[in-house]
Amino acid sequence: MPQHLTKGPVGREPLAREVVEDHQRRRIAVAACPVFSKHGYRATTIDDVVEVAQVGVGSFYSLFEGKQECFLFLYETIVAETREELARAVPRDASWVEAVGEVLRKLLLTIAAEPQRARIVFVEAQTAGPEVEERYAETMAEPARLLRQGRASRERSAELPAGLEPATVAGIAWLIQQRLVAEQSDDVPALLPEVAAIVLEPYLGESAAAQAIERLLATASA
Amino acid sequence: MPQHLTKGPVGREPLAREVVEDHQRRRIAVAACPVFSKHGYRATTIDDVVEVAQVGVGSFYSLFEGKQECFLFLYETIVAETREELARAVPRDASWVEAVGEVLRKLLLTIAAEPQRARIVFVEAQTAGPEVEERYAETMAEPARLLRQGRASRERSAELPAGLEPATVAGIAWLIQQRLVAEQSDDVPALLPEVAAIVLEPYLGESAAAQAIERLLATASA
Amino acid sequence: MPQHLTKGPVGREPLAREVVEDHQRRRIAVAACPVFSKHGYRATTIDDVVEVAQVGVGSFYSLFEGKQECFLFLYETIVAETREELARAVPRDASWVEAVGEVLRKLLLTIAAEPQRARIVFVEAQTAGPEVEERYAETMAEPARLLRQGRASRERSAELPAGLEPATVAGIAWLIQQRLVAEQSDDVPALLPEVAAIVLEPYLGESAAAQAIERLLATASA
Amino acid sequence: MPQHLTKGPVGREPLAREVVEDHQRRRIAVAACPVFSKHGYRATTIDDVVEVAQVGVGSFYSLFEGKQECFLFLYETIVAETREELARAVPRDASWVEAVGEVLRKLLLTIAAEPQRARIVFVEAQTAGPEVEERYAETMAEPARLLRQGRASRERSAELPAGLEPATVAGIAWLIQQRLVAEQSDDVPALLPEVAAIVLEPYLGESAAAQAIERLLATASA
DNA sequence: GATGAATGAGCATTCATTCAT
DNA sequence: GATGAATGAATGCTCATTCAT
Repeated sequence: MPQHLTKGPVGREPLAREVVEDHQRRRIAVAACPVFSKHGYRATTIDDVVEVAQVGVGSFYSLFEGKQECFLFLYETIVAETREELARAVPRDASWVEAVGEVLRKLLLTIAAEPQRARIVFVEAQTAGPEVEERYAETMAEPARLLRQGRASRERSAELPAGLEPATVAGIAWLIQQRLVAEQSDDVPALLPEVAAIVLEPYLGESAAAQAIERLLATASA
Repeated sequence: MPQHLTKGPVGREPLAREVVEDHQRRRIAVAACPVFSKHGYRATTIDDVVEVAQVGVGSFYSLFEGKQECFLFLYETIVAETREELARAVPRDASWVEAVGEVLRKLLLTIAAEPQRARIVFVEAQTAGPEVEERYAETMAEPARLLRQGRASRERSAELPAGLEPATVAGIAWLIQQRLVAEQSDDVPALLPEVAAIVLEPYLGESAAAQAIERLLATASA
Repeated sequence: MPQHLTKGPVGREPLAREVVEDHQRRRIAVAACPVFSKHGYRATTIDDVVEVAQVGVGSFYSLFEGKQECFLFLYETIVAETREELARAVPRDASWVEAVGEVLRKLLLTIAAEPQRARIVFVEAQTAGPEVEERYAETMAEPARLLRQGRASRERSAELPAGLEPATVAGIAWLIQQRLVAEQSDDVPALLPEVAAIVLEPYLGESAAAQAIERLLATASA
Repeated sequence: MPQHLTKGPVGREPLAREVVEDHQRRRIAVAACPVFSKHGYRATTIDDVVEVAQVGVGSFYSLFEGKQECFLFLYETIVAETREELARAVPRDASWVEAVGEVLRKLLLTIAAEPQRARIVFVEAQTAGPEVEERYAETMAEPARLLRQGRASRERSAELPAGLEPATVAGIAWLIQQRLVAEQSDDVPALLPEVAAIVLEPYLGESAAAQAIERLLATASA
C-alpha cells in the first residue's frame, strides 16, 4: 500500500529530512569509528573522517558542528546501542543478581566482539575534551544506579560506603580499558568471574556471590 | 678567576652539569604545573610554559624533548614526591591495616592541600598521550601492590578475585578525579571513611573493617 | 483550459518568460537590499540572500550569474528608479537652476526616506568589485552632465575647469556617504542649502547662487 | 665613536627590538604594496604577501594581527611619508595660496611617480573594510583643514558653505582615483591647473585664482 | 650555553557553485 | 522549472620546532 505513505493522515511525514540527516550522521560517525579508534581522537583529522565516510568536508560541517560533536555523536550512538543490547540480554523475570550477571557477560562479550567501538567509549572518550568526559561520567552513572539496587536485597545491617557503586564501576572500567589499550580485547570475556565477584561480593557476601557466579558460568550465553 | 669555577670541590665534577640541569628541569616543570592544571595539557603551549618558567624556548628544548616530556617530568616529580610523603606518613612499626589507613589519609589531605598537582596526576595525565597514560597505569600499580599484601592477613579460604586491587585503586582514583574535575578538592579528605571501607572490607570483612576505620578516624593526623 | 494560458493577448508571447524572469530578479534583488545594506556586500552570502528572498539556491543561480550580478542588478534597479523619481520632481518648464535645485532636494529627501537603498549606491557599491565600481562611475557621470549644461547660462568669459562637474558630484556624494556611514541619514535633507551652494556658485557666482537657494528653500517640496 | 653606542647613558638602547620590529613591519608592508595594488585588497592572500616579502607566515602573524592590519600599516606608512614629502615641498615663507599650490603640484607628481602607492590610498583603501575606510576619512580631513585656512584671507562677506572643503577634497580625490583606475597615472600631473582652479576659486574668486595658477605654472617644480 | 626570531606544515572552517532529483 | 544537498578549493591561522646569533 504505497499510496498510504504519501496520502493518508496516518504516519508522520515531516520526519523525512530529519530522518535522512540523522541517518547520515550515524553513517559518518560509524565510518569514523575505526579511524578514531586507531589514530586516537586528537590525531584524527576532519579529512581522515570525510575520506573514510566518503563525504565532502562541507557536508560534514553541515551535519556536525565539528570534530568533537562528531565524536560525541559516535560515542552516544555506541552507548545507546550497547545499552539496548544489554537490556535485551536480561531475561524479563530475572532477579537483580541474574540481571547484573547477564549484563556483565553481555558487556564483556560485546567488547570482545567490537573492540574498536569499545575503545571509543573506554579509551578515547577520556581524550576528547571536557564535554565528552562529562558524558563519560554520566554513562558510568547508569550502571552505578543498577548496582545500587542491590543494596535492597542485602540483609546485613551495616551500610555500604556511599561511593561504592561509582568506584566499582570505575574499577571494572579500568580493568577493561587496560585490556583494550594492551590490544588484548580477546581476554576480556574471561574477566567475567572476577568482575562478577568484585561487583557482587559487597552485596551478597563471599559465599553467596561465589554461588551466583557459578550459576552464571554454568549458563551458556545465548 | 675563572679557574676556580672549574675546580671547585674536586672529585665529582661530571655531576655538576647533570645536577644543575635536573634542577632546571624541575624548576621549569613545577612552574608549568599551574598552567597545565588550569588550561589542560592540550591547550597549554610551549610558549605558556617558557613564559611562566622564565626560560627561552631554546633552553626549554635543550632540557626537554618537547611538551610531553616536560609534562611527564612534572608528573613523575609529583608522583615521586608524593610517594615519599606518603611513606613518611606511615609509622615504622605500623601493621598493614594501619599503613593502608595512614596512606589513604595522607593522600586525601595532600590532594586537598595541592589540588593543582593532584589534577596533573588524576585528570590531565589521561589526556597527555599514550606514554603518559602508560606511566599512569604503572603509578596505579604501586598502591595495588600494597593492597595485595593484605591478602596474606586474610583468614578466609576463598581467593579474592585477581583484578580486585587494580579495580579498587581505579575506583578510588575515580572518586578523587570526579571531585577534582568538579573543583571540589576541599571535600576530598571527607572521603576517608568510605574510601577506607571500600579498600579494607574485602580483606577484613565488614565488622573488622568498620573497627579499623573507627580507629583510623580516632587518630588525629599528625 | 490550459490553452488560454498560452494564447492570451495574442501577439507578443516571447516576452512572457522574460517578463516573469525579470520580475523574479527584481523581487530577489530588492529582498536582498536590507541584507547587503546591513552586513555589507562582502559579508553577505548567497545563503543570506536566498533565505530572505525565499528562493532556492538553484533558482538564484538560474536568475543571476552570482552574487555580484545580483548586487549589480539591485544597484541598477535603485539607480533607475531614483532617476525616474528625480526626473518627476522637476517641473516641465523649469529652468536649469530650478531643475538642479529640485533634483538635489528630491535626492536628499529620497536618501533620508530610504537609507538602505542609498547605502547600496553610495557605500556598498565601492566594495563590490571593479565592475560595480565602473557602473558607479557611470552613474556619477549623469548628474555631471546635467551640471555641465549650466555652463551655457554663464556670462563670464573665463572657462570653468574641465573636471569641475565630476569633482562637484564626487564632493556631494562624499558628503552624503559620510552621513550614511555614520548612520545619520536623517540629517541628509538639511544639507540642501550648502550642497546647492557648492553646486551653483561656480555657474552663478555667489550672490545669484544665494538668491536661487533662497527661492529653493522658500518653495515647499511637493 | 662606536663605544658610545654600547656604553654611555647617552642614547636609548631599549629601542632595539621595537625598532627592528617596526622595520620589519615596514619592509613587509612595502613589499606587499605591489601585490595589493595589482590584485586588490580582497584578492590578495596572506600567502601572496609572505611570498613577496620573503617571510614565513608565522613571522607575518607575529608582526601583524592579520591582513587588514598589514594593509592599514601600509596605508599609514604611505600617508605619513607623503605628508612629510608634501610638507617639504612648501617653502618656509610661503603664503596660503602658494602653499596650496605647491602641495597640489607635489601631490600630483608623487602620484604619477608612484602610482602603486597612490592606488593603495585612493583605490584599495575603500575596499579594505570599515576600519581602513575610517582612516581614509581622517586622511581626507587633513587637507580639508588646510583649505579651510583660506577662508581667513577672503574679503567677501558671505560665508562659504560648511561642507565646501570636504567636498572639494573628495572631488579632487575622485579625479585622481579615476585616472588611477584607468591606469592613466601619467596624466595626473596635467590636472594641476584645473585642480588648482577648483580648489582656489571659492576663496580668491575667478580672476585672482587664475593669476595664482599662472604663477604656479610659471614656477618650475624643484 | 642560552636565546627567541623565524619557520611552515598542518588544521578547521567557509561558501560559491554544481547537478541529480 | 525549481530545489537544496553535496562539493572541495581556498583561506586564515596556530604552534611545535629549529638554528643562527
